[in-house]
This record gives sequence, C-alpha cells and structure tokens, in this order.
Amino acid sequence: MELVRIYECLCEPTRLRLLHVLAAGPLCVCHFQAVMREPQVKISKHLGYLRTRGLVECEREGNWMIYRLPAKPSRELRSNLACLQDCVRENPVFRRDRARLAKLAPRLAQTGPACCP
Amino acid sequence: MELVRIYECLCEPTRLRLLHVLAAGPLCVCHFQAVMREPQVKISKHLGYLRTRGLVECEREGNWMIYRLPAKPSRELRSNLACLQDCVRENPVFRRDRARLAKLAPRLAQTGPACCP
DNA sequence: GATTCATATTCCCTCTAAGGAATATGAATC
DNA sequence: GATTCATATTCCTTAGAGGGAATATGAATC
Repeated sequence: MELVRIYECLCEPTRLRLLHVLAAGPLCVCHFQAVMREPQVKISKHLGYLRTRGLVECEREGNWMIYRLPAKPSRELRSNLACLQDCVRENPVFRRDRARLAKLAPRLAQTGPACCP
Repeated sequence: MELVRIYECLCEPTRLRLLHVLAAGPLCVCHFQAVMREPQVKISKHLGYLRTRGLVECEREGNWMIYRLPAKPSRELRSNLACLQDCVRENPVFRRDRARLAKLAPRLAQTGPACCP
C-alpha cells in the first residue's frame, strides 16, 4: 500500500525535519546542511530515501541538486504532509530549523534555492 | 519525539488495519482474528507493539483482552488517526475488514466486545 | 585535462522489525 | 487440581534501516 510507504518515510526524525523545511520551498543539499546542522551523508541519504518513495522530487542545477515537494502529490501524501506540519508547529527543533532557514532567506531571494558562499 | 513513535506504528499494514477496526469500537483478540483473518501471534504481537507505544489501551475481561483506542489521545495521535481513517476510507482491504466487523455487530451488541462462539 | 566543488554511493557495523513454531501465562470450569 | 480456552511470550531466522568513513560521480573552472 502506498500509505505504508509514506509512513515509512515519516518514522525518522531527520526525514521529518527535511520535509518540514521543504514545505517552505525548494532547497539544495548544502542549504539543508546549514539549516539542520547535520552531516552531508546523513542528509543526502535521507533525501535519497524520500526520493525513491516519491515524497520529494529533485533536479540538478549546475553543481547543485534542488529538492522540492512533489508538484502533484497524491491525496494521501497531501493529507499527511498537512498533518505533519500541523503536529510539529510548536516543536523547538522544527522551529529552529525554520529560523535558520529564515536567515538564509535574503540570499535565497537573490540566487534561488541553490548556491553556497 | 512522540510523533516518530506514532509513525513507527503506522508503517506496517497489519497495524493500520488494527487501528482502523478499533476506530469502530473496542474489540477482543479473537474477534480481530475473525475480522482480519490473520494468525493469532501476528495480531497479538502487533497489538502489543501498539500498546507499548500508547496507540491502544487494553483491559482483561475474563479470558479475553479488550483493546481500545486511548481514552485521552494526544493531539498528534488524534490528528494522525483522523488522517488515517480518511486515507483508507476507499481501500478494499480496510472496507472488507469493516464489512466482516459489521457481520459481528449483532453478536457484539449482545455480549460486548469479548466472547467467541 | 586536472582540479574543485556539491552531492551520491559503497562498505562496514549495529540494531530493530517481522513472521512462524512452540511454549508459557492466567482465568474459568469441571 | 487438572483441563480448557484466549492471549502473550520466547526463540529462531531473515531483512532492512541507520550512521559514519571513505570513495565515486558529474558539472564547472582553470
């Protein structure tokens, strides 16, 4: 069942953080590293896991890989992502990620979701 | 995070079926067996898994163990159970479980959630 | 074409889950 | 107190997840 594949993705904290950050817009891997302060392997592997199960999509842009939530999510995925956002709204870890992301906002506005210093 | 524990429970099809059936009301293990047509070990183990993570509660009644959804679910649990019920509404496997449960309804009305032939 | 940079993959290890067969538990009944 | 019934637990095996170190890939730049 597709639903089980979705829940498999959701039962790991790093992946929840990735999805929560992505809800704010597309992002490249190095920005995830900056926002979440986690090692590159970890982030890349979990994004790969999400990708093979259709919870994120990605596209190369020069050196960077830009990840985004699916353009046309299934009903199940849409419901569950909404539920997730609602559940973590007040969680400190997730708020911190969003705060760090907000600090990158000006740079993102200039350069798009890719590119690091 | 508690949320992750919830998703861990939701990423296995048998457990999703158990929770879906429970949403209709408390039930004993042998009735789960009848409704879901799965071996006793399997059902008992998954109920145990759900119990240790707080997704179900149980109480002994004579020979029978009556399982039910928590009386006071957390906000996260409530949201996710609602989301689940919504997602599986049209799924054949889940509908079949409910149909078999409906056939037991008259007997349940007489005897309560426990008791087998 | 060699180097650099961002990202992905491989390899190794540890841990947990899942299923089934067999057995244990605990309440009820004779 | 022995048996029966519903349920739980143990033991075994297999499979997959998760983390990190090291290495590979692929695009861009010099």
